[in-house]
Amino acid sequence: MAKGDLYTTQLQAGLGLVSETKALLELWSPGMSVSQLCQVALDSGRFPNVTARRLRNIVVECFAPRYLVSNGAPAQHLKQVVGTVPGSDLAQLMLVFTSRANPILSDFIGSVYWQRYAGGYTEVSNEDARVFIERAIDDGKTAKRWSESTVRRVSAYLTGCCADYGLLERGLRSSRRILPFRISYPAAAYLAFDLHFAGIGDNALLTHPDWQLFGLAREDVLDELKKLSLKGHLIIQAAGDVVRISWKQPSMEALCDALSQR
DNA sequence: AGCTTCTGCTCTCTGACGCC
DNA sequence: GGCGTCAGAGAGCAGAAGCT
Repeated sequence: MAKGDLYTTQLQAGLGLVSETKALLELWSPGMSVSQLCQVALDSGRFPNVTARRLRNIVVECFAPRYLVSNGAPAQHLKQVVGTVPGSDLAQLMLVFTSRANPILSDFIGSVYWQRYAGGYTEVSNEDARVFIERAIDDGKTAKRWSESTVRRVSAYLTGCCADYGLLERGLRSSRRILPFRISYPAAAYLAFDLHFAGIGDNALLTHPDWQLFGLAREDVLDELKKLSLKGHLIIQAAGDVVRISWKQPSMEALCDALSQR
């Protein structure tokens, strides 16, 4: 297994951090390094309730791995829409990037959350998460076996993170109610074009793992793409198993521009 | 019942550790 | 010796239990 696919405990440095991420997006500008962002954030006075050490922790361990990868492309795109796209839609985009940075989260959502959802359960518990982690450790998905306390804590972080992004009910709970969760128009558009510009072919795109975050199988993705075609972002031709798409936005920047127009 | 104390849980923060 | 990862300490919170 590639090293990058290993599960880490990085979520412990911060869960959804939705409001903090919004603030950092506003402070960040393209080309800014991680340490520069730390300094700017500290000087901004917008984080009065955290220590400098903690703030650096948030920036280095959470914000950077999620949004400053690929030369800061995620941050740049989110910054473009942060003022106009509603908060819950923005959270879905944050979920995408947080999951990419933390494979343990995407696997958990794909294999536990949506299974429970499909099975008609109403709650996901920390115990469910713990079982998932124990199995992952047995399967060698961590660099080494985690201590019992780490397993317990990361279990809670997984469900807590889901709560921050609107998949589960918020609040202090060892078992959280499943909330209705549907991919939003901006998130669907973003993900489709993001995968396209990453070089994924039209047919492979329909079954890309990223869609599993939203519980979407191939046919569901096709439906979402059809909705996007109604908005004029693309033209889709589906004949049997073969799909061909004409992408109408020339770049992610153009798409984000369109998304922020509304 | 209403109030207080206790208990357990979550999450933040920071020091330690090991690797390069 | 700098960096990334891990885990323990402790604050904060909410619900349970106990008391009057």
